[in-house]
Amino acid sequence: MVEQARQQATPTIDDVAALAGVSRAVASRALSTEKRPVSAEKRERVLQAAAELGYRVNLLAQSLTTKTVNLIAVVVNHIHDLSDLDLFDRLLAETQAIGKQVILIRVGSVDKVEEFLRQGVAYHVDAALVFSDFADAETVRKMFRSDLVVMLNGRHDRLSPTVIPDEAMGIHQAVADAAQHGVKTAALVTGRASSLVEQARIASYLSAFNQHGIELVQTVQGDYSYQSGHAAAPAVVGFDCPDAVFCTSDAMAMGILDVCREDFPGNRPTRFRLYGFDNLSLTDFDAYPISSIGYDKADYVRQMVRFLADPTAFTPGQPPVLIPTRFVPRKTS
Amino acid sequence: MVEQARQQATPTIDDVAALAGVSRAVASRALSTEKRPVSAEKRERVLQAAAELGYRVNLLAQSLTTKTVNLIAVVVNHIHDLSDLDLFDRLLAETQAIGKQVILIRVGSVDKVEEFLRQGVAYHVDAALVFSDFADAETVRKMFRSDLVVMLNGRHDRLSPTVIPDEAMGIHQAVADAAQHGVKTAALVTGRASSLVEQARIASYLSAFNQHGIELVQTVQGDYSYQSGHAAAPAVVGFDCPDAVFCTSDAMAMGILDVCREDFPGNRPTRFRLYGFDNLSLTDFDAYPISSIGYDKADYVRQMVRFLADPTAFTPGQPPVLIPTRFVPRKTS
DNA sequence: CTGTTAGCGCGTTCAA
DNA sequence: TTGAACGCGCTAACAG
Repeated sequence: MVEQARQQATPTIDDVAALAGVSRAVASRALSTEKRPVSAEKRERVLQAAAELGYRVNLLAQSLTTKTVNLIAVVVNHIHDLSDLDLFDRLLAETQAIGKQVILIRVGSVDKVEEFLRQGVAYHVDAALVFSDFADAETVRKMFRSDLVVMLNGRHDRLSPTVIPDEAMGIHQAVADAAQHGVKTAALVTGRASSLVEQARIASYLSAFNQHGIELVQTVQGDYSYQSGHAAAPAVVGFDCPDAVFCTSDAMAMGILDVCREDFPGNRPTRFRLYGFDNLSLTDFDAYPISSIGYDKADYVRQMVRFLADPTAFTPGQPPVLIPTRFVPRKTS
Repeated sequence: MVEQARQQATPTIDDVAALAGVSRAVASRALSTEKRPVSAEKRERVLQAAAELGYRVNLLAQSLTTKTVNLIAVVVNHIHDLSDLDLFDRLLAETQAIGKQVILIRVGSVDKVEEFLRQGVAYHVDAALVFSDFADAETVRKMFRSDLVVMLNGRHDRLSPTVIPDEAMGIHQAVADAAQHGVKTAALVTGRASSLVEQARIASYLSAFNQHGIELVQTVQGDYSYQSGHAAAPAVVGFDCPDAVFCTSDAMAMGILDVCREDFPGNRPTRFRLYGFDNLSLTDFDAYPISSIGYDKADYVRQMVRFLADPTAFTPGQPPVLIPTRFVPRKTS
């Protein structure tokens, strides 16, 4: 009766060992993926017993002794930006390819970070990937009890590795393209200025404008969204239309394009040239042939996953890994 | 020295108890969110000690005894469909709101399911939400050692709860709209027919066509993507253009719209009317004002999370929870 | 190569 | 209200 009850519940390694007629340790070794000394005959018996019982190792219990859970925390603000689609699917695939699973943590707001910290609503994961700009490296290390936090939000310190797109490259290429086409004046449509990444992006545009003798005649702040681009359009290209409009996201450029579609007959610019940022796959859609700035997402993901796969790949103080960006001309420029 | 070493490592509840000068049991109770008998004075000391040490409970170790990890597995094929964006962010937020975190598992292919099953690359989670159509209810229950698997792919059985959009409703509304506008002939652009959800969707269209005396003159199979809509367009509206084209995804409708944009001057249909499915937020963009069929995503998510929050909400054999869908007219119809 | 034993960090008896 | 002791499922270390 008691035995029956045990069978009903999820079988443990003890059950397997008992059925195979060996000790628990032998069963453990036989079941291990690594090569451990077990006689071929007993290994066979154990595997047989495990299959019979439908045994599945309890990774949580296992992690208690091995000190590694094969769990990666991915911290994001949210995932409703169009650019997220191109990224997270790859990230998931690559992470799983090295035998780890992803806990996706949505932070949403600064308050949420502090709440998570306070309540300890965070697992002791092996590593964390931080996209959200609401947390700095030290906070995240504390939050997850892990020294391996890859910062993708610009808020890294010398103790944490980071991978960042070298946006200056692509931005300079884009601005050079504009200059080559005779652009003299430009407007800039930005995202939230509180983000370090965004600040650096803006600085790159300013530097490039300066270098090519382009005058920045207007700056409008949006929030990366289509709607904010839509809303900004009248102010940007209304009264005194600049030769070119640069947006720090493709979605904002899409909003502007939709408001000014009559300025792009056959998708060719007349009044002004339009440049986006992100190189969304959406810009391959006929309706939004927006010249953009992009980088190899696969490479980006591969670099950060490399840190997860091999923690020794990072040594404190190491400079950021840079991913080259490039200008991708389409019809709007 | 040994003590120092312990301090350096992540502190355990034993360290807290020692510092507070109480037993581990008392520390455990004082730290518990639930009301447990502890003298006010000792509780204070424990909390103080915990703060001092920066103690954070190890949720994984905790789960070993409590048998609940507050971890939910979300199983998907992949996340690069546009419709995913509208869904997963909500799902994350709602799941976290009930104090649980999400492990996002990307299956990618049928082979992958079997590999996961074989290798046991899955934690003993509290529950699973299955969107991927590569797995059935029993497989998933086995995979996660959990009886609580909410099936969203149509492959549920009487032991697992399910929430499904009542697509027939919206489809009939859309077809009725077409009939009202004098549509006599229609083409249908579908997704992968191997999906149960898709099969039901197609059946609903056929039934609605029949009911309204609309003749189905052509069926083309796509894969839900923009590209497949783009590719299908010539065949669908080329030689013998039907009065209306119904697509089982908005993305495919977008592809067709882009090929046939000259047929929609001012976004108004001339040669044929166009209907999508999903009610993507993208259809609010000016360039893609596609009449669609949608449902309240917030409600959808709320219903499935309800099963997670309260496992007793489901009793075996209970019928699926239905989410009403409705026709959302835009300019293309 | 094998079996015994001692933890991993925690919650929960149960007797005091 | 307290604390000692036990067990959760597993692996590592050790002795055989």
